[in-house]
Amino acid sequence: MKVHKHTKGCFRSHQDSLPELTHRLRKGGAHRMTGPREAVLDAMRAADRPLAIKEIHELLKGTECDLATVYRSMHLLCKSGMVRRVEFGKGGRRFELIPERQEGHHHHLICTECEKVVLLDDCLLDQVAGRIASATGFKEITHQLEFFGRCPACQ
Amino acid sequence: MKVHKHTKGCFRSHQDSLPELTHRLRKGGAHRMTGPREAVLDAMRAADRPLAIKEIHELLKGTECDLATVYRSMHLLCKSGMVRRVEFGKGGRRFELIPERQEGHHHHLICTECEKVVLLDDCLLDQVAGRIASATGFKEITHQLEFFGRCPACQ
DNA sequence: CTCTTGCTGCGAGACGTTTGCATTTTGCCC
DNA sequence: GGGCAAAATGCAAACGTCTCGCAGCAAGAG
Repeated sequence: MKVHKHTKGCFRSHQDSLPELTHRLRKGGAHRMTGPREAVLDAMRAADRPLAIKEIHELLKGTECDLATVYRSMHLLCKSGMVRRVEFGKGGRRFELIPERQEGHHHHLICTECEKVVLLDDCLLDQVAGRIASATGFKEITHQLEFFGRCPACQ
Repeated sequence: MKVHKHTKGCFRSHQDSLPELTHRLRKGGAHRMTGPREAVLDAMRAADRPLAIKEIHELLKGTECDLATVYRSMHLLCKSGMVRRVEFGKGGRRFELIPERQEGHHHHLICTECEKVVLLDDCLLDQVAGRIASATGFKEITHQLEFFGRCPACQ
């Protein structure tokens, strides 16, 4: 079982530049790179874990970006495939940036006390999904998986 | 990959009787079996899939059970280990009855169009959880996993 | 049957999220 | 560089979901 010990380095590694991000955004339709959207993307790039909408809004307090705009930006970024929505149980919905040309995805292990997040390496379930597809006739199978537990510091 | 083709039969198989359920409820503390709680349990026993709070409340329209009471009942039943909360993505939170002396748990495959639910057989991830525990030092590891896709009828 | 304790209904209200609308901004074309 | 149409923003109002306080009611122990 391989896990990432240095969470920060891992999340910060996808340093897509602003022009790159703008390009990705435009690909999806007539969308513009605006001040608020850039600020939202910056916040996510700087973060070392998936962020909640409220957290992003607070990080943007300096720029006075409206909460509704953060919601609208996240919807757009999700639809454009630049951001992934993660269900964090008690911690609610979080969002994380998807690096350009990332293949596969990972899951998280979340402390039920302090919400510390540990990244788990690439998903082990894609083959399972294939088998489910042939057994049930379902298509386009995706999944949502997170682990929860008590981290060493909280035990 | 083994799946349950006949969802109804599967969910209905845990016909714990009312006295049994009452006993399970009492075990957890000074809790009483009341009309509304019985109605909630009946609704879940009759259902062929996990239900949302709102659905349960609507099923109970005849008995005029208050929405707040449904919420309170579900909290209690979860805390007593009689009910499991399942995150259904877009479909929100759902709840399903846990049969007496059930070992292990299962996951669901949910159609993203019509919300049809297929039960998947017992969880394959418990060993994975053990490996995560020793790799990270986390304890009491649980997980939340659901699959989504397009069912044959919706393709 | 009575009494205690827990439960319910009701209303208020706390969050999280979405929407309509008037105004501002962006990116494009000239 | 300036002007234009389309898109994005801020603000406020409205939702949906879920929680809480409180007064009255009911379950179940003695």
